[in-house]
Amino acid sequence: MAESPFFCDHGYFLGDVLKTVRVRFAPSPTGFVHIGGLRTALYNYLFARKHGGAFILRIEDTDRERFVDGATENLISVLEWAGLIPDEGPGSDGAFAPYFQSQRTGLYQEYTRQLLESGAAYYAFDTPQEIEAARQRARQAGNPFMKYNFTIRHEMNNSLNMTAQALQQALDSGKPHVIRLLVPEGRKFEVADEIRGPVVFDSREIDDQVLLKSDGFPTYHLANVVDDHLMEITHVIRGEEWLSSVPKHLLLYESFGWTPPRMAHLPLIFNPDGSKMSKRDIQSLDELPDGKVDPDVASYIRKGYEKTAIINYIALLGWNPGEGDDRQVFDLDELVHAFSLERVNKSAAIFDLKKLQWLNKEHILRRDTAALTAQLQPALQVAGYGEVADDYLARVIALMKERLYFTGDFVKLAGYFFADPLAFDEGAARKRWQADTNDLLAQFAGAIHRLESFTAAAIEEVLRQVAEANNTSGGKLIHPIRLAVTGVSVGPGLFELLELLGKETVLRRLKKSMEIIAKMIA
RNA sequence: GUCCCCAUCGUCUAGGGGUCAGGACUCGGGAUUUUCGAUCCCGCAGCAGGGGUUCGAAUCCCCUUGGGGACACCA
Repeated sequence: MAESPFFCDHGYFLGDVLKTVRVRFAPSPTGFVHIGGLRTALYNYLFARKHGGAFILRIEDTDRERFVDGATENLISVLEWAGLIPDEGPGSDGAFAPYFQSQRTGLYQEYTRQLLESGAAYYAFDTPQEIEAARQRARQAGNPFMKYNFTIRHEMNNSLNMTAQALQQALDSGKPHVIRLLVPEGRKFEVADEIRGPVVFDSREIDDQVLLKSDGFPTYHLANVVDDHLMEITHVIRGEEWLSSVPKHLLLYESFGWTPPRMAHLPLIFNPDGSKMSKRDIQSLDELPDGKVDPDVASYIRKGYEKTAIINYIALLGWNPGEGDDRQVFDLDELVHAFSLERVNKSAAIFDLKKLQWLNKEHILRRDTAALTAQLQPALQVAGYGEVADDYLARVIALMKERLYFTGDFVKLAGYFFADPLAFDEGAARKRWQADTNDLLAQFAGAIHRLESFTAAAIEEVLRQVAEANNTSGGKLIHPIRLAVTGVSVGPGLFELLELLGKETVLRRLKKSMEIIAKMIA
């Protein structure tokens, strides 16, 4: 096993060499960013920041058939939204550019040539039909998963079975072909995974992976190894779905004579029903099947989740600060400080929307009121409440903040701060507005009318006095007043609410409501 | 099927030989005689099973079971 690296503020020591940490997020641009992908990006980012290293975005767009227009732009905008700004990536220049694999094909071909020359790889001319036929034969022989490896490569149409002359001829005639990795029999490959510890693979379990496709583009396996080496990536942090292809990558590093980077394979994130989070689950619009959860980060952005809440939540899905640290709520900076790969869990996690929503609320609570004011001001305009003074809005927000699960709920929940209520909660009206209500409201209105300083404390005092004078409880007044003034039965503390609304508004609304109550009682 | 990974409350997890197995979300209850999806307090609920090792296992080892991943000219 490789010796454990020692980290310092500026990188880490491998042996006695100080290296700058360089990690990459390397998604294929499919047009949407998966929750799991965002977490992978986040862990890479946190690791880079923690160790003073570089966070690199590399676009793995070597599959021309899956090319999606605008996908890269979308990807970058999601990362920016989340605050995970790459230090290098599309648009950067310098020694490591370009960051689109589709623009690096020459490189892969050049390195493939090296493998060909050393005998680590070979040409294969099998047509898809021929491979399918071989697969059929294997199936009939009772082997449902054929491997193109030592078991059959000598029966196939490849350069291992051709004379030099025949090979040259085939190449000259432009016969379509791929380049395959020659996987030796009976080798063991071991990776010291940062999260899982040592994992050993037998080479007989892997196949002669295609490295270069017939269209001249590389496969993931080749491109990822070449680029990670050329870009001087020190730590490959990616999803567990890649763990089983590690031996192929290890063999490639070995064949090139390169030192492989350290590797960390992250646990997967699942639906509540234990299945893999899939884009297919949401394709039939809106309605999510039971037990499924939306994997598309863009959906959460659209629904108005706080970016810090999402980051916080997915960070906790597979990682925790441990060591008696019970914190649940983190912002990005706090995560950077607390994060370490050693504390990433091995087992898969289930995505729990309820906890995300709770965190969303916690993050709204922690947000700066001025920033929220700026954000919500336009929403009020859209909702038709017109111009609202910033300082008034800020006071409303301060009052409403702690009962907001989504900023998007604000207008719906706080409309009565900006316009007189037009409707009144019927159930609450039946319960709270009774025969003696108007009499109490009238007394209360009269009392606050005379109030010089309309403060919460003064209002409360007045209300208690009225209650006492009528030999009744505060609730007998509080509930009807809240309903009369706001139209609803829930909200912040009544006295603060009334103070903020102002005497004039409160009196106006009370008067109007008393008319309604009179009709209702009659 | 083969290889690989994983396994503590419903969920996220702490704990890595001796703990009343801790916290968070959810849920339930209570308090706040002012509501609430707010706040505070309380509670329900867990070491998958079986073998070892040991004076002693949630903790170490093995097996079983269960879950997951990979097995493409996709990443």
